[in-house]
Amino acid sequence: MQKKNPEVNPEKLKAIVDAACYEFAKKGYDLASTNEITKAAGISKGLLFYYFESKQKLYNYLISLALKKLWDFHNKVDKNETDVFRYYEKMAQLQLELFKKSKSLLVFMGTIPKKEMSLLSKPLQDEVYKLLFSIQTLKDITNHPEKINLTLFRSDLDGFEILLIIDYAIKGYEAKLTKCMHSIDITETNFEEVMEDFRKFLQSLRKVFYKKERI
Amino acid sequence: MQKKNPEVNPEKLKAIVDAACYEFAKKGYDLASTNEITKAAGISKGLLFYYFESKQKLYNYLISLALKKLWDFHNKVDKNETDVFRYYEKMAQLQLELFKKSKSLLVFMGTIPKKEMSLLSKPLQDEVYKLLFSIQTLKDITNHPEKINLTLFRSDLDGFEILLIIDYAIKGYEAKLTKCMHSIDITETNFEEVMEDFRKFLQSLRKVFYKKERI
DNA sequence: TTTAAATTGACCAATATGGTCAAAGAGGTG
DNA sequence: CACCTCTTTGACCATATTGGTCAATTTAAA
Repeated sequence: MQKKNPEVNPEKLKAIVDAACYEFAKKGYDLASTNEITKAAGISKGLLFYYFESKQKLYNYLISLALKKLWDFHNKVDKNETDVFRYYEKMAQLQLELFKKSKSLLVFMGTIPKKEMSLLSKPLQDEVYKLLFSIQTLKDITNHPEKINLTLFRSDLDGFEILLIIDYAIKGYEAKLTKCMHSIDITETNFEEVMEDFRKFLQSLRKVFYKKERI
Repeated sequence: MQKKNPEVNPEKLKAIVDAACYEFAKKGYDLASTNEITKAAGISKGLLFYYFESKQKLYNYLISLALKKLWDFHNKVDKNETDVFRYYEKMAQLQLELFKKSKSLLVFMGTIPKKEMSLLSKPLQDEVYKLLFSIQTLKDITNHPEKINLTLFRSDLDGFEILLIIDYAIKGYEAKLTKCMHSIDITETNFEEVMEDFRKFLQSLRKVFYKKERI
């Protein structure tokens, strides 16, 4: 008599979100096909439009979900860490967790700034810009070198110069890793492996750039 | 009475090639629209199919063009340079020249390995794989460290470890640059600027990693 | 003017689009 | 069982786009 099922089936919703993220990321808003989304999600056409009344509403929903995840990430970053390498290690840990929990949304979000910005309402556009800029700033320590303890570096080298090199090196490492993670499927088990490898890389950087006695 | 024009108008051909490269790169083979290509190239639908009898033939033509450019690039690389930084500098010079001359083809080629491989004939697939692998190997000195003179590095550090860091750093620099070059339009004038910036970066790496007396 | 090649765009059948809706399914209550 | 409400389906719609064709026009040298 009264409604007993909770409006939406969370598993089907998840399936739709995942499928939609990949479809939008792959083809952009206009070319993304709701038929393909329903097929990939394993649900019927009708259900998609029962959950989301239009393609645009679905898109907006994905945006709001992604923004939430990214703000969470943003707020978890430890802004007081002064050791470059520990800063990057914590950052990597957060990013991996985010990737593990919300891979599809990350993939989706990665495509927003390039195109499709015009589909969003002006205030939403502003929020996206603000958030992405804010995260990018956090990820790039060369934007706030004063927060980093440069006295730990070998005294025969220029601290800021080293900071730049470290930042580029880590970006390069990240780029390689990202490429790898998109091709190979990441299982639960090899997440810790990835972190361990990264820690080794950081250790190697430490050995090269920190004062000898710090090792 | 007899044919006087050389079959195809080279400017229109160029326009088609450029437009097709971007369209295929953006949407992949299936979703790429010949209508969009002709519109972007500023020619009529009929002409496209007068030059290339089908979408597939056009695609194959782009592949063969791209392969040619990349083999040229591959063959120009100086495989005997033993100074890491000079190696990377020469490499960057070649890449910039290639980018300047064949930007659209590069963008197109960058999308091939991810998808669409199945559209190519088996031997063509093999060639693409071989070429891309070969170029990737050339671009990554950590694959052939024996070609590099490690004695130039500071003697208190492990040569191969430094090589890895340098390679990552340069990849990071490249990633940033690539992102920048896709958003901003590159004019003839700022090409030399880009090279000059990169040289400064290499100089900074030299200062950090080479023996003091080498500066 | 003639002639042959280059170029156009209206046109085609076929397919795919976002979205609808009547009907079937599911599962709790009496 | 019947009854009810909510969830789910997929055939169906008008519309737009697809790759490709071709008769007609433009171009320009002979």
